[in-house]
Amino acid sequence: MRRELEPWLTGRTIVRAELVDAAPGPKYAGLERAAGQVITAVGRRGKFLLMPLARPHGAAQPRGASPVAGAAGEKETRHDELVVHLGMTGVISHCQPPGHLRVRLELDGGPRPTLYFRDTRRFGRFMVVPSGDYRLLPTLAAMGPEPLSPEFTVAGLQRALARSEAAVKTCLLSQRPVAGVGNIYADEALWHARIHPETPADAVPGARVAPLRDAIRLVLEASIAAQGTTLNDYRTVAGEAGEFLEQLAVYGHAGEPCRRCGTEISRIVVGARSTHFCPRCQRRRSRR
DNA sequence: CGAGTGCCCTGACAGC
DNA sequence: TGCTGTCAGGGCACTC
Repeated sequence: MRRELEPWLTGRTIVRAELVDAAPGPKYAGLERAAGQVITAVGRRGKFLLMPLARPHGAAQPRGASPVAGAAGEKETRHDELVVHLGMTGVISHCQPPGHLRVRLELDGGPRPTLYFRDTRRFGRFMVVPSGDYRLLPTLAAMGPEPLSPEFTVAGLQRALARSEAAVKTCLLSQRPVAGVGNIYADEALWHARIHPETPADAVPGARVAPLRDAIRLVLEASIAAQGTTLNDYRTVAGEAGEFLEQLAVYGHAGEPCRRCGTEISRIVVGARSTHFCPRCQRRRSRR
């Protein structure tokens, strides 16, 4: 999604930012500050889209956004950042959705002049915060390394797992060991790495950490290549369904044979999330 | 502080 | 037909 948004939004000025069919609140904090600002880049951390904003040169600063003193005592402009999380059902598009529209951004002249944020179940966020100030977003503030970056190391993953007594799957979903792993991809990665999802994180054998790191990368890379996983709602910016569903080995396949060993895939609940695994390939382990 | 639970919200679907 | 109940899961507030 970031890759689709980048060429569309980079350099565009937000002329108007409107909340539609949604009450102002923490999920839309600071949205009123977006108008008049330029989107200078489209970045991402885990599942959060991060778009740095800037006031056009020479533009008047609105009240409450005056320059603040920097660390060196010099005057320094405090930039804002647009933070978007799709939650479960969030969709960004350039065509008006049939319903559940929450945010409309009008952009300056050019193709595709309107960005629509649709979010049926209202779990998504669309907010403007001072750049890097993630006090309203504790998960983002404590986010682990990007899974496809060199910073995602076996040693680092091992340290993060060793700090938690929770189930390894719950630990992965916290976003602290690594960014961007959601419920579907946690199940898939643990199946590839042959780790039972309820294994206490600090009891994952050292020899299985490298396979887990590699499996997380494999699953996320493959899903990105397939434009994501569409169960019901997810759509790319162009409105296409993601194709990774077809490649899922365990998620949504309870009762079907494991494609590695033929054993029936189990479905259990871990940390209030539906969890799918092969009881033969992924043996339960306890803390030693 | 960390682990565990429940909440938010709506649509799809099963069961009666 | 229409009602009720359950499930789905992002993050986060709350309790212990």
